[in-house]
Amino acid sequence: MNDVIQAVKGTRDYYPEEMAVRRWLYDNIRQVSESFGYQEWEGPFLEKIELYAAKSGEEIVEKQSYVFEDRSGERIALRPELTPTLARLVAKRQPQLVFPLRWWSFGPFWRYERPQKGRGREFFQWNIDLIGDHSPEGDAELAVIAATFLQKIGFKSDEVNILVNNRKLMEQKTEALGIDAEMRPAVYKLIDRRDKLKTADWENYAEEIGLSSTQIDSLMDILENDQLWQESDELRRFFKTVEIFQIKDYINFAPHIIRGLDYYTGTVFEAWDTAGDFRSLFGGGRYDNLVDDVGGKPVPAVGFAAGNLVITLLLEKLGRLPTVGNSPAQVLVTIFDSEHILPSLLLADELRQSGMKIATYPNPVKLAKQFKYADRIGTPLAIVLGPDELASNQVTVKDLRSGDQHNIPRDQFPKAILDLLEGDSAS
RNA sequence: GUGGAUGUAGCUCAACGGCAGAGCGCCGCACUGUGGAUGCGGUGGUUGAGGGUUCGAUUCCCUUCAUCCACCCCA
Repeated sequence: MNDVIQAVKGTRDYYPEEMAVRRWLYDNIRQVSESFGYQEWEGPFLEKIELYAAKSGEEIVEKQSYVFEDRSGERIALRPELTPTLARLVAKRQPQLVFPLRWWSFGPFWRYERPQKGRGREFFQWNIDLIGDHSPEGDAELAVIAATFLQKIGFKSDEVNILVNNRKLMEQKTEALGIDAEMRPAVYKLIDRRDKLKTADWENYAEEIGLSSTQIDSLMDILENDQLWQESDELRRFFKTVEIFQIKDYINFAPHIIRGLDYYTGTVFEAWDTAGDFRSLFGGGRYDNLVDDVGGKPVPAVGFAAGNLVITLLLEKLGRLPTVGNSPAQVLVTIFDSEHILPSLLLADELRQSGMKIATYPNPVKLAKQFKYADRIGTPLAIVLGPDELASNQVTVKDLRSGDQHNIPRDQFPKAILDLLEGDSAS
């Protein structure tokens, strides 16, 4: 075991069981996205470093991206996020695209960080964006999509929560406290930590930033006011819209949600597990300067990104991982002995013509071993085609779940087999 | 980048500084044309790696690597 070469730090191996879960997530993502009229797209995994340098902060690009020089000396990054790529694609064909665009994507991303719970260096992310619309109803659409997805994969509204706020509202409120624009990033960071720090620590932090004690008190009041959204025209329209949807319980106002980085311009939201065991399941919001930095005309947009790792961890903790114990095959055709290999392979191929998933045992070992293999991989049926069967033009079919065994004449194929399989799945 | 915890069989874990073990798994047999149950037998290891202390190290010390957790950061 020592000489097995180790996987790259922070990567995850998807053995068939894990791959089945990822695939299941992808299927749900696709269904939800498409049900709202969104189209799948994909960009390259490699981008020029400038694409990120234009928008993202320097530290992010320098310290948390995989960057390398290609053979021509060009500096290339493994994409750490999708939004700059989205901006690039939109800018490139801006005049001919039909807005609003509804686009979604699911693919791999890389960030050079220290791995820990729910965070790796390679992960998969669902990105979904509504581009070219600036309405609060558009914001609501994205939150509703997110909630629909959470419900679809089995989370209840008391287990996960989409917390919503609005940056313009917070800008107003902090301005009214006499906090000027250049202090705002630090204050937003402070707001973001309201429920991550103990009150005393939070107050100390606030003082360090340079807030007066009256400012701190007022800010704390603001962050405890769950009716604050009433003061925002955008949020009133947002919640009025959300209200009509059946998943409305998943979506709530939360004044401390502000999001890490600067490019959000309006509504922002994050999804959390209510027990607080994990980091956020996803985050997003409105960013009305998309395309700006890559050389196009500004386009309003709203979207979010959801990683696969935290969602999978939470599903696991709640015991909701899908039961994807399906066998790779529905039938194992055994091979009686070295004289009877070809008839078995021929039978298997016949059965495949009717759409069944058929595996054959690769070589004529003892039947007991082949049956054990069938059992281990979970095929419902095993077929034996030996000298007796060939002589009587029959096939022996064993149902591995009931243990029943049938002799089926060849002319009843493949219907008899299909009937057996359907009978099983119905019961 | 900072701090903490943990590395023993394929997996989950034991072993006051004194012969490295158990359960599960795997293989075989009972059952040479039939899996799952049962019984019996067997396979299993450079104790992450390197060094030190000691008569003797899985155990104590140092270094290193890996994993996990927290901080930082979260596009």
